[in-house]
Amino acid sequence: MEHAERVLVAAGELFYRRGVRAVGMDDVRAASGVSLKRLYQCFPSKEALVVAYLERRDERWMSSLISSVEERPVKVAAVFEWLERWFGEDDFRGCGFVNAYGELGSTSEAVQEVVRRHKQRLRDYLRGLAAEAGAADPDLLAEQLLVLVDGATVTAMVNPLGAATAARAAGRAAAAAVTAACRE
Amino acid sequence: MEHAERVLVAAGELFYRRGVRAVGMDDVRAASGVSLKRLYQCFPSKEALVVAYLERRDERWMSSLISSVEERPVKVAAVFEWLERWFGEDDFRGCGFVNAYGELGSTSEAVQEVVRRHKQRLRDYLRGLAAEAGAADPDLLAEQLLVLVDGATVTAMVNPLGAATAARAAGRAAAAAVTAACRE
DNA sequence: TAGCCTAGAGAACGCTCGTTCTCTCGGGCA
DNA sequence: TGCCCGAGAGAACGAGCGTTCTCTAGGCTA
Repeated sequence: MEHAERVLVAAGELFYRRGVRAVGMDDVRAASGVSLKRLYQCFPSKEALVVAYLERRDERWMSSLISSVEERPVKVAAVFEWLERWFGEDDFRGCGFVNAYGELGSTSEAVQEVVRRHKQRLRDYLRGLAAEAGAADPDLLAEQLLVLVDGATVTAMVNPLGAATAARAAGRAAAAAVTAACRE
Repeated sequence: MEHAERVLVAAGELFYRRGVRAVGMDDVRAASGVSLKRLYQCFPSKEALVVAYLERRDERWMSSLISSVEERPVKVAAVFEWLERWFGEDDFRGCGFVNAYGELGSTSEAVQEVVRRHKQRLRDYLRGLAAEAGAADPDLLAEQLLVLVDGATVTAMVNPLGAATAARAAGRAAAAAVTAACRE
């Protein structure tokens, strides 16, 4: 495995689990087995590493969602079933992008930008599902689904015991929104 | 004004605007005009100050929401109209609680706890509105409204240009959820 | 075999910041 | 008037951490 890849795997685990600021470059070095010197050759600063981490997470998170949803007949419902499974994972700690935004958004334009891009990609994907479901206004339904996904994730993070409840409530709200969107 | 109150006013502004970690105790001292020694007499640690900030913010935020909603006839809709106005304020920077959770949740139990309490208070209030609206299952509708409020806030934070769109989309999703909840 | 280049380990540096300490000054009381 | 107490200003301290530097060892080439 490439050095950069090893670093990204280790950093992805650490940053998501413990938060970006709580993880030092030396922790990344120890977990990846890549020396500091080489680490800084691959990523010239911690900010660059964080941006790369978020981009990798975007790709993997979206792929997991999409591959899970695309094999189901009722795709909008499948989104929230996937969410519920995600919320139930042991290391679930909320949305890595929202957390990173809260930690670094005030100090790093680059982080802001990559988070925005991720949410836009998710919005675009949901817009496809909305159109497929027959919404009269797919942009509106996509925005509603995005709000429900992000809201359920925040609620699940703050209150892990109610995570499944939040996912199911969001799923039912999504169904109601789809119904309303198709009736227009 | 009491020293503690002066500190809380200054800290509230700074912590919300720039994030908790980006604001040092010396910034709070400078903004409040209260000496460091007295500051530490009022709040024995930065964590204690952060908790007090969040508790004060909870009280004021909920009061603002409630007083605005209670004078309207259709209260659920009023929640999202209030959100849209909030999102449009100059210094809007997302949900102070979610941001604090992202910044400090991994290191401070106390912060986690106060954020959880705030969301529970909001859920309780929304449950009252859900029951009043005639929902067959007010807990479910309350959870859905909570998810919509938090989701719209996150979306508005990440993409300020689309903040009003997010608030209105959430409001329409809420209306659909109310309709569905009353039809059961 | 001798010299050079690279890479890794980890020490070092500089900065930020939470927290505490010290020094000085002013005001109230005997 | 002289003393004591408290309060404020700000220096100081120590820890954490991003980033860079140094030293050493090992392998490759002539």
